[in-house]
Amino acid sequence: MNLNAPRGTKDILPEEAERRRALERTFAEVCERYGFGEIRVPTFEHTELFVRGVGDASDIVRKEMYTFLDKGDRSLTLRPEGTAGVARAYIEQGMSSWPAPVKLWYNMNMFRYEKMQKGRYREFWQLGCEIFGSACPQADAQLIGMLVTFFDDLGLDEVNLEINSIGCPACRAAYHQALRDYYAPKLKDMCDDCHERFEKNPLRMLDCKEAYCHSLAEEAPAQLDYLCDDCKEHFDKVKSYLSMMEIPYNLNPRLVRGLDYYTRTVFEFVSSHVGTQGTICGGGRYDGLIREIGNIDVPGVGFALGVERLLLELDAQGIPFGKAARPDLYIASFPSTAANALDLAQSLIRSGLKVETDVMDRSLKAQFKAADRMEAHYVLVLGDTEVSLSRGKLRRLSDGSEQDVPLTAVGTLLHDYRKKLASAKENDRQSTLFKL
RNA sequence: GUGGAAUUAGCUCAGUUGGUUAGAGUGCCAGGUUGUGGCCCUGGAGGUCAUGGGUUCGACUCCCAUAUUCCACCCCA
Repeated sequence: MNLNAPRGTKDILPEEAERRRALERTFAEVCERYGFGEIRVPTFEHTELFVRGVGDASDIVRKEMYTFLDKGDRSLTLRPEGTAGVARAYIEQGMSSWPAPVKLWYNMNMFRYEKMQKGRYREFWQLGCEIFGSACPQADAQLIGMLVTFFDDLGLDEVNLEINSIGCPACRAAYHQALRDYYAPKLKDMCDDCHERFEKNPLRMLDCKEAYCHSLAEEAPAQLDYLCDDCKEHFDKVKSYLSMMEIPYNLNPRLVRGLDYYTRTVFEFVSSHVGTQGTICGGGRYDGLIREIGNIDVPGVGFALGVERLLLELDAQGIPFGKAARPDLYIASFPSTAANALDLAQSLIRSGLKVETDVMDRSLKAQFKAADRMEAHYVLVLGDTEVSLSRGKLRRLSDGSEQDVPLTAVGTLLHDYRKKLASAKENDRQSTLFKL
């Protein structure tokens, strides 16, 4: 029997799970501050939704979907991204009649059949946001501002924002024509993929990596020169709002998106640490998506963050994040007092403390080692004497100091110690803020 | 999907041109005070050498297939 997890999937063990939870908590909290509500949609949808929504020209739909027939012969697909499902829910649940704009966030796993690489998995998680109902550039800019806040709250640095506008269907048609005019005479020397791109989506020829094709991109007409007046105005406003919020960005005319639904603003946050899969976050506007899958015109803009890539980036930058709390107390006992230890731990834990105790009849020495390893703040040795006197020595592991206390006072004492540590930490935080 | 590299103890890795019983560090467990952690010392557990075939008197070592991972391309988060 093959005991490996399937290619591209992995087990998430307590240490990483802890980090993920902290990350997700921070994200949820930032979303809340910006007025977003959480949405959860099904793990699989009708295949048709992704074909129409993501686009049948995209690589995701053409070769990366986990599609299967269920027992009722329905073609279903594990979601390869979040926006199509959320848009479907928006339509199905009649959110167009909610007060606009509708602002949603999600935390969902995605599935794509891709060849494995660092930061690229077959099951991976995305944190994302969508704003439905606003065609205004403020919405684009606020989403980006929100990401900057999120990265800031994480303590993350050195991720660069790249933006571009890929226009609307009207100006894109003009641009595609300009690209075809430019490439047509040179096409015979270009690679096979580019021949296909020439027909289906000449935009993609711009980031071909073949030496010759790549060299041609330099001189190719730029999308930005072909934006219609409305798109140009929209993009100019996005840029000016970013400047006003003092959010630095690189204008990248080569930036295109792999999903067909994007229009106008597209952006990425890119890391230099994660390797080739350096895009931590990608997003943009998708004014045509809702019309494509529903029958109403609703503009939208959103982004998706790769959780695994974010974790890699946090590691690379050495940012301590989401470590499990240290136990307030370790109760060491002997076989004759194990039940008393269990009972004391039970009531202290119920009072809100984190308390560990031995459940293996181990030697006192081994129990101390365990307490030390898990970095418990205090150890209480509970032997026959302590039980009969209802008093014990509370030993602080950091300096070995001991104090003799009634067992009934231990809870209060530890709660006080906890408060003291918390306020010291808060003072610390305040003083660093003050320095800045 | 194309090309390349790797896989030996829980983890990080040695392992000679194919030759007895496959090693180290670290981690884990125990002992070194019969009621006290960190340092140190001693001992122990833990490996079907990724899996399945093949070559050979003999394979961790050579060959093939499969699985998984990594790198480049591709793609994207």
